[in-house]
Amino acid sequence: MASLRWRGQAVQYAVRPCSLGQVLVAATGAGVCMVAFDDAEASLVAAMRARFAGAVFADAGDATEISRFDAWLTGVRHAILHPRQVPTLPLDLRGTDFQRTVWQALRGIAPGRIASYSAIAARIGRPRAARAVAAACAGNPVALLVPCHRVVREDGGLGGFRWGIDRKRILLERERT
DNA sequence: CGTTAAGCTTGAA
DNA sequence: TTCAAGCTTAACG
Repeated sequence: MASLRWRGQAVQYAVRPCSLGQVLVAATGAGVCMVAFDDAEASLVAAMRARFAGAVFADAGDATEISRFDAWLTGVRHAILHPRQVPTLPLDLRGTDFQRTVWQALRGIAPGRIASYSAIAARIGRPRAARAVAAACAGNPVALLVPCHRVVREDGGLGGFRWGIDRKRILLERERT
């Protein structure tokens, strides 16, 4: 399904070191389609290739001219240190209706604020879908830009974070105040 | 408090 | 289409 969804799509990407390890930013001509963290560049690229199976990849590091992509990359890198000032970049998100609804709802959480999985579930009109909301968060392709790190457990726990719970903790820490 | 079951979506079989 | 599993939670012992 996803393989067909991205087949033939041109995806430009770049991996850069950052305060959270390595960050990968990928985008199509329509907008950013992935922002992920990990310790190793290789695993980030592998994850990208798996998610966008069938796409045609191009390492932005090979580009010679200043592009719109570079601006997006810069915006993301800046947001890592200043998660309260996440830039509004064009996004190219593809997922199920449910996922897109959840991701949209997440973008409604103000910087510095947090919401529980059940609160998001309620907000989208599915009060009992807390766990499904968590699954949608886990499927969020763009860290930061869709602030899934602002979603925590009802009982005060941090919940999980696809790219490492430590990074979630750090991001929330940086947003506080 | 540790367990358990209800609840909803998703990806794989 | 069936099924197990997940960034949950409310209920129970």
